[in-house]
Amino acid sequence: MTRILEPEAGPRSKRAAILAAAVDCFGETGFEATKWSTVAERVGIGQTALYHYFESKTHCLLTIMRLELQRSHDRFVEATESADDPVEALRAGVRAAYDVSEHEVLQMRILQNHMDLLSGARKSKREEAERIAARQLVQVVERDWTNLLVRGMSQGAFPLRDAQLLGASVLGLIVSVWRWYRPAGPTPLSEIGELIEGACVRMIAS
Amino acid sequence: MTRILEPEAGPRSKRAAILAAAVDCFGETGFEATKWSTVAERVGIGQTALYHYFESKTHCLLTIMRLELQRSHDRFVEATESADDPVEALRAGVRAAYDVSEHEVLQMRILQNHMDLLSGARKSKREEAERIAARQLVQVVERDWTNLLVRGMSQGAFPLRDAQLLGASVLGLIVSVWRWYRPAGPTPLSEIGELIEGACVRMIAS
DNA sequence: AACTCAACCTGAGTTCAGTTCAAGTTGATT
DNA sequence: AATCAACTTGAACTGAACTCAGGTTGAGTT
Repeated sequence: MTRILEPEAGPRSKRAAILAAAVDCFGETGFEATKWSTVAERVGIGQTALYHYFESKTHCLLTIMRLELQRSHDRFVEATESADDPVEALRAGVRAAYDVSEHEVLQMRILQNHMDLLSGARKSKREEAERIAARQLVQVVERDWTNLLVRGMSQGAFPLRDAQLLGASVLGLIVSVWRWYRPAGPTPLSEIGELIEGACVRMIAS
Repeated sequence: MTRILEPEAGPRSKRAAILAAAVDCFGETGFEATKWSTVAERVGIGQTALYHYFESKTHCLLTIMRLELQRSHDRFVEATESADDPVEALRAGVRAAYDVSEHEVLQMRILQNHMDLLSGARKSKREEAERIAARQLVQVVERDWTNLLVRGMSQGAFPLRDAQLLGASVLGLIVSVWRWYRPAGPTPLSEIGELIEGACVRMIAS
């Protein structure tokens, strides 16, 4: 449960720039399809310089995933802590999930497209550390939703059901959007968010 | 919309065996993590023999995905055509989605974990053909659900909502299970199916 | 039985993205 | 100006996907 502390950025550090460029590349072209060297180019450094900041291409990916999971969790907590009516908390949680920048959309896409990486062990130390941290954050986020449901059920606002299973389902419903949503697409994110919000409320509170 | 015709299997053909072995490997170890040569070993042929049947490792993956999409569609049609009450049709569609063998669970997992492959064009001909076919089948499956909802709405069994968006959401909810479900896990698939079935009905019919 | 042809298979070699290494350069700190 | 950690690099290495040129198998034909 120990939060990985980010390497404190020296003033010359390109770490943040690499992460940003990698999110753009991985999110638009796909992780496998983008060459690691392309990321280097976009940042304006040689390929080998990447290895000063990340042990491997995968290590960078896992870092992006972990950061996005942390962000999702933080946003959820921030959005739901003030509401004490369970239905309002539920609505707030869903709205928070879709209150994101375009860059964050890419991060969610990357996260969802590579969840399977979190199941199998990694060979190198730092990769494995990121994987474990990310896997724990997945559980934290799942618990966020389960707890919300448990509270609502015990208060009588939601009918009693398997909160764990239902929590995983709502979460699955919410994040499934990132597989197909494109900012350039026909449906604005706000509209999607509203439909999903309603769907979640009916699914849980009725 | 032209259904790819499977290469008619000569009596010596190992194509089916390769597909079966690949599903096991890709489903359990993950596509990236399994070596193409391991699949060959498991079938009992040399690595190069694989290229007699598939143009590339990715071509094999795309084929598995297309076959699974076709199967999902067929099962949906078979399960829903007889029911004329919209709610019953909806329930039947969901139940059909979870009425699967362990091997089919792996195929669903592979399909879900590599949906992103269907967005970007492929370099080689046969890969691209499989990709296009798979992408069309995705749309067919989405239309299956949209049509079910449209029928229910026009009959007054479901409240009027954006059927396309809601269809994509139900589908997203249903398939999200394959990301985390493991046959060895604590929850039997039947229980999951029942919970999701109820959730879908509430989401759509109330 | 020998012949044919397509289907099927193989060992040796090529490619290419990811990665390692040994040797730099830079610039803030003392 | 000397130091030292942070940072960068070109050249070489690795390993898994893939290609190639040729070899084997066996059902059907003569």
